[in-house]
Amino acid sequence: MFKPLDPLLHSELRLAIMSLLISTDEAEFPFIKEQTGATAGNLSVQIDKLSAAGYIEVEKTFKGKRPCTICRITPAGQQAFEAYVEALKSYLQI
Amino acid sequence: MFKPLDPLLHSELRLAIMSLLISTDEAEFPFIKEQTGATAGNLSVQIDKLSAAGYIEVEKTFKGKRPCTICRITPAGQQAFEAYVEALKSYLQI
DNA sequence: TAAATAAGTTTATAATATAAACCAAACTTA
DNA sequence: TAAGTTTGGTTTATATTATAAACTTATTTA
Repeated sequence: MFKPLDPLLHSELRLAIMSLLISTDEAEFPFIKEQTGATAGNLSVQIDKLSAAGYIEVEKTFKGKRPCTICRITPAGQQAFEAYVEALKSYLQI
Repeated sequence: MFKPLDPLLHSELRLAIMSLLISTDEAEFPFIKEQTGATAGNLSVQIDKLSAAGYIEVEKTFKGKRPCTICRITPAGQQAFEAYVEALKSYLQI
């Protein structure tokens, strides 16, 4: 009847992060922060969770002399996102 | 960019309850319990929240001698559900 | 060189979801 | 008819989660 919703994706901020990465496939921390309107702290935590789950990969480099955190979605992340969308449809009849 | 998601609806069980009531427009507690697979306790709590928000109305009657709790969606609930679906679309590009 | 800004991380708190425990009434059956 | 079981829930306790506040480190800029 109702398919279970991946709790990792069923979170407003994490879903927004994944949604961004699905379409841009690479994004820097400040960009994600701006687009989602999240605080840096919250964003940092949620990125860690997605990264720990293998849904995104995080590269920490430098841009000039400043640190620069780049996020990319992984194949596992793409798959999980698509599965989540499918599951959601069982609730929304769309 | 990303529309905020009504936290009352962005919950797996409450969304399932609303989804059922959108299509059946009247359902008894045991039926919702069976369809959602929720425990009675959890269901009771979540029904209370939806009811307190005015998204559903709860009628407590009797069926023969046994208590019978009937739930219906309200116009405010319908509207909130539709708004939630619209907001979700900003995350899912569907 | 002092203050402000950038880019994060860590930690504390508040909110939430969930199950476990509980309750009351009605049925079943020994 | 007394004991146990089932139905239909509610209340409460716990564990998880989300979030912001506080902090760190390095870099600009006045």
